[in-house]
Amino acid sequence: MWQETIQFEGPYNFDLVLSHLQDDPLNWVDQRTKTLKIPYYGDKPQVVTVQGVGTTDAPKFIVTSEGPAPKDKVLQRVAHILQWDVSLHDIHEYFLKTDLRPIFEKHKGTPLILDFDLYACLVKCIIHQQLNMAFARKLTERFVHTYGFQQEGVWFYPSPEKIADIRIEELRQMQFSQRKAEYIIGVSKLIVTGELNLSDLAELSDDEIMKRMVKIRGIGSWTVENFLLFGLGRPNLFPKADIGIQNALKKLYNLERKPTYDEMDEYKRPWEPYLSYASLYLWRSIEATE
DNA sequence: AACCAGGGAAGAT
DNA sequence: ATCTTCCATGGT
Repeated sequence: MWQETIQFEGPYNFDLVLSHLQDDPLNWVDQRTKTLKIPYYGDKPQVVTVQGVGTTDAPKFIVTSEGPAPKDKVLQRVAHILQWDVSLHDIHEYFLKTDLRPIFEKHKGTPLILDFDLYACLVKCIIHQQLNMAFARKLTERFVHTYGFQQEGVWFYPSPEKIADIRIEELRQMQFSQRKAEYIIGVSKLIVTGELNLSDLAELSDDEIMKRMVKIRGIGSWTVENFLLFGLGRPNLFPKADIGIQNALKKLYNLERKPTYDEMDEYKRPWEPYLSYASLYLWRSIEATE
């Protein structure tokens, strides 16, 4: 068992992080003690506990874990997942000079939170394709509860090996569509055979990853963009095809209809090279918590 | 009942 | 290359 204290420059609103993570029942969150338990997908699964003991302006965390994974490796991974390795201060200052100023002021200190695992991220993205959030979460929960496992009360997604072996009908019984069941099992099989290696892909550029992944059945540009954003934490993604982004822009600019791709290209230009954070805050701007 | 939802594949242009 | 059409499945 080891412990480490982490401190860095704010703003970083951990309460907002916890409250948002709480929306997904698969996450282990205790808002009262400001504690989050993160599944760490090493050679052996291991749980990492993160407790917030600071404030938004002076964020401070105690990280503890027990297991075979090297402490510095775990800390680096957790820091990346929770975006402790990004300066929200700089990003916030930047967006105060843009059209997104009101949204950034309202959600000040909101970091991007990455998915805890690349395969989990990809599966989740496929499940979420074209479904409303409520139902997509329900499907994801069924999937993880059925095929994943729990450790110290924390849910882990199953391995691709496990999913490569299940039958389409099993997923159909859980109300997955035929196509979606095929996609998820198919992608898992590609990973098992080594034709798709997510951690190797992580070494490549956004464009190169896009080029390779869209060739896979069930993975379109939206899914790759979300994988780059929430899986790899790449900084400059703007999923134009995303209905949430479109609705957020419609609301922000008081449009009668959803914006066209050309209009979206125009809007996003001043937000480079921080498009991922622009996307994140646009999504937040249309969430129910008003 | 009709339209929507944090799309994708396959076919048509 | 880019634009339709159809596909699925529950929510509102």
